[in-house]
Amino acid sequence: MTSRQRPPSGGTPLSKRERQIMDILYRRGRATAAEVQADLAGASSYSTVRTQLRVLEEKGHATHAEDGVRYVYAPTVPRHAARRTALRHLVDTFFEGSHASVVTALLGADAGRLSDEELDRIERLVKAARKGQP
Amino acid sequence: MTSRQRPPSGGTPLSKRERQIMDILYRRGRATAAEVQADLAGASSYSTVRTQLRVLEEKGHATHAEDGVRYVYAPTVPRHAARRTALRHLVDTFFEGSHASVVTALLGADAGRLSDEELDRIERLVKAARKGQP
DNA sequence: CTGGAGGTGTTAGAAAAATCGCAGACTTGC
DNA sequence: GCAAGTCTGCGATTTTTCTAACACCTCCAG
Repeated sequence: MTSRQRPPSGGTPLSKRERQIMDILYRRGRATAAEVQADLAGASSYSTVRTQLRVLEEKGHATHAEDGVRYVYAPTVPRHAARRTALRHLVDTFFEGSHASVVTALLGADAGRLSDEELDRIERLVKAARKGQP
Repeated sequence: MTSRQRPPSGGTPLSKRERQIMDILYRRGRATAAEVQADLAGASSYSTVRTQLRVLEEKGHATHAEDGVRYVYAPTVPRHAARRTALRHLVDTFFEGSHASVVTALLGADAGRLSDEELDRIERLVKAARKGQP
């Protein structure tokens, strides 16, 4: 029985490198040690990266699947869940809990990046939200 | 001359406790050691918290102003700047760079928290964005 | 003036994190 | 079958972070 495997719910703060690596895993969905190393900013040795991936797995933040010879790592907490947590944290920390402020920042910052299609989608969502809460 | 004062631009990852404390500073705007200690989850001694604030200042992440006898700490990077960086990071890591996806998540998650007023504001922003980029 | 309450600076040891090297196993091409 | 290349496992070392005790300063009440 692997009692080491503890779901990292809330109370397990990651160290800085660990967080960097988890971010990479979330960005890519899944990655090999070599890919993680490539993406990692402050270059570390391959050995180091592998060790840290192993530690992350031990702590329950990541899992590996064997793809032929090599290990492919992926986050244990699914993206949509992690994303929700991260978003909530950001909103609370920097936007005083106001969702609208975040939207403002997103639209204001570089509106150029939003396509008409995306704007349509947002508009539809706003209307839906309004109906849901008259 | 305090050459220790280095602006924490990009290349200075914070340790987990440091990040927790910075989050508190951003959430409150500014705070005394006692306030930080109060907000800190894993209770540490007052002494410890003070030391860490001093370290954060040494690293250039925070500054203190003297309010009478005591020190009041605040982040050096202004909130609006830090917020922008954090937001961009979140968007890139969890939302594949799509601003619209974030808005979707925000509106979808709990639309109930958005007042009509806020929805109006968002709608106006959408329209503005559309005009800016025909 | 004197004592206490509440702040800060400094320093040193414990604990955790990060880094890397080396050995062994397993494919792949010749 | 053999050599080269690649990958994992594990241990040891160095660096950073965390923690808290102790000394000193300043203000205010009595």
